[in-house]
Amino acid sequence: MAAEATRDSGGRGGARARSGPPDVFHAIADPKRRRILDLLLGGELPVHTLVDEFDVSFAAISQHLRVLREAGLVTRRIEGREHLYGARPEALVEVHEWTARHREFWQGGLDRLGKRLDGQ
Amino acid sequence: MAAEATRDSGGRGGARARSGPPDVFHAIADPKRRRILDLLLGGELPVHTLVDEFDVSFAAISQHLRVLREAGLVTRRIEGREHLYGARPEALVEVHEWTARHREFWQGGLDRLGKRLDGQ
DNA sequence: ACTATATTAAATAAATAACTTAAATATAAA
DNA sequence: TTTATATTTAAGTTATTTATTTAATATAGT
Repeated sequence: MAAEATRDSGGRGGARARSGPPDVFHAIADPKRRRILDLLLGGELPVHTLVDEFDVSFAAISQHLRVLREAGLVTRRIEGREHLYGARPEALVEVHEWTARHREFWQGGLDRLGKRLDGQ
Repeated sequence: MAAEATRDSGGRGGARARSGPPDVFHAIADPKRRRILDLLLGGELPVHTLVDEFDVSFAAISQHLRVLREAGLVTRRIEGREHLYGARPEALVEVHEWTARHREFWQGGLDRLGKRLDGQ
């Protein structure tokens, strides 16, 4: 049985639809977003402070913050005309658990990995 | 000083260029690629075995494997006409270290996070 | 009320990502 | 050598992503 896709959905190609469940892995895939999270570990910050850190437009950061918020990685608290964002690292549990499972294979039980005992 | 970007590159829009350094975070952002890594934890596997697990074409899996290989997340060993791929979880150190740093903020020192002591 | 500040939202553009099919490469089997 | 198997690579398609502008919204200050 040729494994060539036999999906009857007609349409071909296109990136998978990303709608619905918040995708934490996707959210932290972008280096700018990771740096935003790093900065927020120090405490809540208004958007304009974050913008100063990245040579991109205000709107661009705002959109990154939206992705992070939809993924549950940041909180927003509106105070006056400032929107204060804060880190919500609990949302990284999913990532942490996944990497932890893989981590077992390079710290300790290297047997199942074959003879790759030398680093790098 | 309006923080609106003042880059002289004229052109507007466009995603950042992704070329050069192997991006582990990007590689594991895709659920299919994560599942491939999960499967490879059990030991080396030929491509056709992986293809059977995902309702997509052979070529699609091959391309995912290329991304994983460029990120250093898998090894390839050609044996006869089969290409055997194996997990290389050491490459996840970068991810593990990043999440570990953030993890400190939801396990233990919650003080700096404000008064968000309740779960969720 | 009027104006400046802070941030989001909508419209648009270009690069990227995830597929597909078809063609290219390499080894095993007849 | 001819044919089938196993994978990669190339080319084409479409949706998503990232970012820019411009417009809309809301609060603060005068």
